[in-house]
Amino acid sequence: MLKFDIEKSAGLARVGVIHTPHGDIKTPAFVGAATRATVKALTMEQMRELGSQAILANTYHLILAPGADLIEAAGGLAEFSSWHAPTFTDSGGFQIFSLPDVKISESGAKFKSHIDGRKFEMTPESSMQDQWKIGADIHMAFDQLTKSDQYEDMKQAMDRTHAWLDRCVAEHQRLASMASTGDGLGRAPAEHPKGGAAGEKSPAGPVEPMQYLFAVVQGGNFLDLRAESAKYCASKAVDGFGIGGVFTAEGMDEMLKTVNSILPENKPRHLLGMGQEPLDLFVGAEFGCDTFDCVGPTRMARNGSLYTLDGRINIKNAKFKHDFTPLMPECDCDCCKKYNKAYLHHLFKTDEITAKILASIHNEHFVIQTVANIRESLLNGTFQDYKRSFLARYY
RNA sequence: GCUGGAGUCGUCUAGUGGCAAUGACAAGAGACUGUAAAUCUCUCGCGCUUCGCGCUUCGUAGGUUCGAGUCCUACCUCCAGCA
Repeated sequence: MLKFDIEKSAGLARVGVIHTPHGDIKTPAFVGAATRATVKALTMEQMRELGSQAILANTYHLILAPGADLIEAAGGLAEFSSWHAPTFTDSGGFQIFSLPDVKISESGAKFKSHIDGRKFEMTPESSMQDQWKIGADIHMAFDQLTKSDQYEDMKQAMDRTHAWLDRCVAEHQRLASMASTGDGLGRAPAEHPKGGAAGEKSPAGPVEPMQYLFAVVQGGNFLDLRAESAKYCASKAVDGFGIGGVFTAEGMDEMLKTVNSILPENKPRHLLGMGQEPLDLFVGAEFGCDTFDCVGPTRMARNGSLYTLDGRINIKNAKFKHDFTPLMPECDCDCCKKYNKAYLHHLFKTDEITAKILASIHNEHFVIQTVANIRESLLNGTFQDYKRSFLARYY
């Protein structure tokens, strides 16, 4: 069982520590989206420097390239990517559901690679197997999403997700027992790195040969479905929960209240894909989510949309051409400490790679630090004040 | 000086009788939430009451034509070849 200690809680919000085989995650925490085993435009070293505790990679992308077998041969995601710290993988459900030619049936999903048209089938079992090969600390159950906002469609996707969850749990347990005897997938005990601070190669040693499974709660914006899904997931032998299918912050607070009041307190909860808007992070943490991941901060960084305490700015705008002040004076990331807006503007206008690198450093630092600040404010009881002042200034 | 070719939005470019006129770049702005995203969208002659209307445009000045960036004449500029 994944160890999760709660240091303090207030209402649904809590401050805790997730103990993974690759180290601890102090929660609430923002997890960097490293879809293809890299956070776009950033090195793992830069991710460490800007305070990232964990990354989340994607099973769909990794089975297309370089392949789960190759990552297994490399010693797992952490070794392969040189991220010697906690890792998550998403199941691939989200990507597959968004492909144009996907056939979903009870058994799984058939789809073609968007890269070369190769045909694939992903099932709950194959997703579990691939995730074990990739070897992240925390795996997501293979779930089905729907873009529809119709109740019946949502219920159907939820029911299928639940049916798949049973198969994910069974396959996960089978793989776990094989791994514990040393003849299965995943890292054998002796080569499984332990603990270790981020940035240093972890000392080898006997550790629990374990990878952990999170169930994914579905149900869209229908509170009764969310409640049903939360109850179903809570009843399963899983180590934590992903909360999926959230596309806007609107109504998220009510949904999270419903879901997180039902989910067991002693297991971590990951809010899948949310965190582009600072509001998401405050609401998520306030209503009981422990970890977040989102592609928004780095994607927007690459497109020139940068966070400041006064809201997002588009650094490509002409008004920054002669602006020699730092992007965000209060920020202590490398981008803000060493460079000014006119320079960033110039790098973007001339399409230099460094533009995307510096912008990604800043945006990723901004969300990671915001969540870290939320953690601090929860610990010292100033969360509501912090939330109020932050949001008033930002929006 | 002669002969041939060329002058179109900031730049390059399409256009050979019905065009405010193609495409690219540049410029201006917007979007982005479990990443097919180093992406995508919009504006880009001027002015309005902007699903439309008016005005002014394709080196300059004339001409032919219902209608000219497109045809004709002259001139200006540039390029190539010949003197």
